[in-house]
Amino acid sequence: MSSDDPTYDESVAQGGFRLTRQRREVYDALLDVRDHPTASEIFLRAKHRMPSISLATVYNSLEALVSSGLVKQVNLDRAPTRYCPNTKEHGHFFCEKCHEVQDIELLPGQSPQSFILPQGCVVTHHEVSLKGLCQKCAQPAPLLS
Amino acid sequence: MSSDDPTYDESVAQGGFRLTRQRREVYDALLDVRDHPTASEIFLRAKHRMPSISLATVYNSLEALVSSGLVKQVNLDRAPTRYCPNTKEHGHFFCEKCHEVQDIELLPGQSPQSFILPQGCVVTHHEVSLKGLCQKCAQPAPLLS
DNA sequence: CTAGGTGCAAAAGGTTTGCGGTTAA
DNA sequence: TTAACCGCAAACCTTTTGCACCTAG
Repeated sequence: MSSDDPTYDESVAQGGFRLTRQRREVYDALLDVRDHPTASEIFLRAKHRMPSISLATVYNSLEALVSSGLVKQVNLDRAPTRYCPNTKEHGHFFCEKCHEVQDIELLPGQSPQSFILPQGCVVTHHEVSLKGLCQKCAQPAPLLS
Repeated sequence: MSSDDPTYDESVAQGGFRLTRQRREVYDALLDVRDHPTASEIFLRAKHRMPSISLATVYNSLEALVSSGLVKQVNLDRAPTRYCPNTKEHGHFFCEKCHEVQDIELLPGQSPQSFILPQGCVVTHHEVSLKGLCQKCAQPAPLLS
């Protein structure tokens, strides 16, 4: 996915909050490598380009980005929250061996509702998380022949 | 659901770990009110019947119950982990207003896979969480006529 | 006898907050 | 000018851990 993918249009960032240097660095770190980093990982990457940035500011910036809708939080169990700049509806796959996190896309035209919802309730968000082994980790040992 | 529902058969508890007084109190607290309590809430309920029990023991007991398969952990965002004695495959619905948590059942014969999985990966667990307003909270103000 | 459980207190670890100083609109 | 933001350090809160004692098998 290229960074000019409309899904990731940075101009959205103008809507509602100040796009400061710190927030840009945090967002750039997130767009740079799409590996669902944690706040600490983002902190290290941003610090590389802007040594004065603080961890608290990274948290604050992430919160601003999340509430502006540019970034989504991804939680699995009690592990540190990870962040994702893919704002399209999607799920996540967690590899239990290498701990890689991948986005998984919805089948076209489908909504992930195979559940019986109690009458009258209103759904505003849903999250689907799968755990297992990713392609690499599920593969048998490489053939040496 | 009655407590003699086979899904909740306590005899399963015999398999693999000691069913001590503390673990029984923790499990009973969980079966008693099916409201997905947190560890602290379970601690308070268990303490009521067994004042000497400690929070650390509640955590230890929950861990034992989880790894024996009798109890499942339920996480949403960074909120404290909640615990659920429903061992059937199901999802969770979180009310954003009253914070009630409800189990949601799968539609019969369906699996919750409307996602495109990367080739070759193996799925061992999946979790579906919905957020929104429950029946009560979604209802308009009560009619007074 | 001894492996596993318990309770206590302290530590860990991610995240949030308070506050004085700074900056962008 | 001033509301919003930054960086720092301390606080918070859930969860885990170390350890001495206890107990079931």
